[in-house]
Amino acid sequence: MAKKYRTIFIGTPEFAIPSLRALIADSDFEIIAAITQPDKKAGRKRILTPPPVKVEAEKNNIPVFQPEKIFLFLEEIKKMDPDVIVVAAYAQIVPKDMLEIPKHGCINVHGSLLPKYRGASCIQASILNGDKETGITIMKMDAGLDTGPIIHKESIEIEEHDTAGSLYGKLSKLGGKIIAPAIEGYIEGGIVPEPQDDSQSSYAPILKKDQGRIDWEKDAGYLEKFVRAMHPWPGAWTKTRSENKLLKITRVGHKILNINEHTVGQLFARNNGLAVQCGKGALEIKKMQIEGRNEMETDKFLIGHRDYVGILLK
RNA sequence: CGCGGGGUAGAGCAGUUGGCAGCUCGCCAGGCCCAUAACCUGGAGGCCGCCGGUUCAAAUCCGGCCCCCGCAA
Repeated sequence: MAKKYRTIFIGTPEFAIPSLRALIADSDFEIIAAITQPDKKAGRKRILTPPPVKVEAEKNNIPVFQPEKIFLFLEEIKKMDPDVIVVAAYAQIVPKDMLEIPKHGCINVHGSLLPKYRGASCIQASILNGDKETGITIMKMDAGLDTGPIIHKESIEIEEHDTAGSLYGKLSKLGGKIIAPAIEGYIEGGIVPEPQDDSQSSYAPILKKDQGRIDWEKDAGYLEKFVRAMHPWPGAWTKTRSENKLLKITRVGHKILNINEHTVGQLFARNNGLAVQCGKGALEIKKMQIEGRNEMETDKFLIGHRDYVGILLK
């Protein structure tokens, strides 16, 4: 019972793990190598940390390669003679020349319903835009960025309390569920990848730290989505005007308060906790984290920080 | 050796010229009130992160260690 497909898995973070596991568990796939980003210094002690895909691959005795630049690694890939390459959240641009190497091409697991939200921040974008659903797209890669023809799509509901973090988990699991059947359906089941409708496409560029900063002039409805979209990274953050302390807003009430009597960016007491005035409407803050402290619920926070009522954020 | 904040009652925080360990919330008991999450009275609850040092005396000063967090990546 020989495995059918010599497969190279390319990916880096936690998101890719369910897909990797699914392929390892599927007897049709022989994972001949895992390619991932080099170890990076991470955490407070700046400890060299291997990416999750490396850890998982080594656990399964799969050879791991961590080229600094994958476009300088194509010869080695060619020598491995893969039948198919699966890419999931690799965090490097895959060069066009690589697409031709495997017999059955390169297959990508993407965290949105393409052609919507091509790009790295697809999950955040779906929340920020207030979508009711999102999903996973399995596609055949082509030269563009997330522009390849679609093999299979599966959607899930975005719930009102979903954050980028919670969706990330759900979508990564969903990817693991559908990746193997999708590839098999493509290679031997006669699925013909369907070109994307470029007129419906949108682009969700990679987020930078600064983009988590809250603009209190925006209306409360937008900021409610913003907080969920930025959680847990880069986090929706702001600063106190007086002490210039970093304040992360980690959870806000889903209901928009029809209150406009305070200065924009001002904290005020509400239901034993705190709320903040936005450009239009106000938001109840459920949880937040001040620099140097643990995240806490605002009613608890207030017990030791009465003086925060009325202060301004910027 | 990357930079910085922090660990004190169940929770959130004050408290360093060393001198009886405090506040707010919660909890328990009682009271007030038509009633209450409001108000009043009383009460329980602490090895002040751990180890050692200095001192008549350490939450506080000195040395070492553990843990949490922000920046940075």
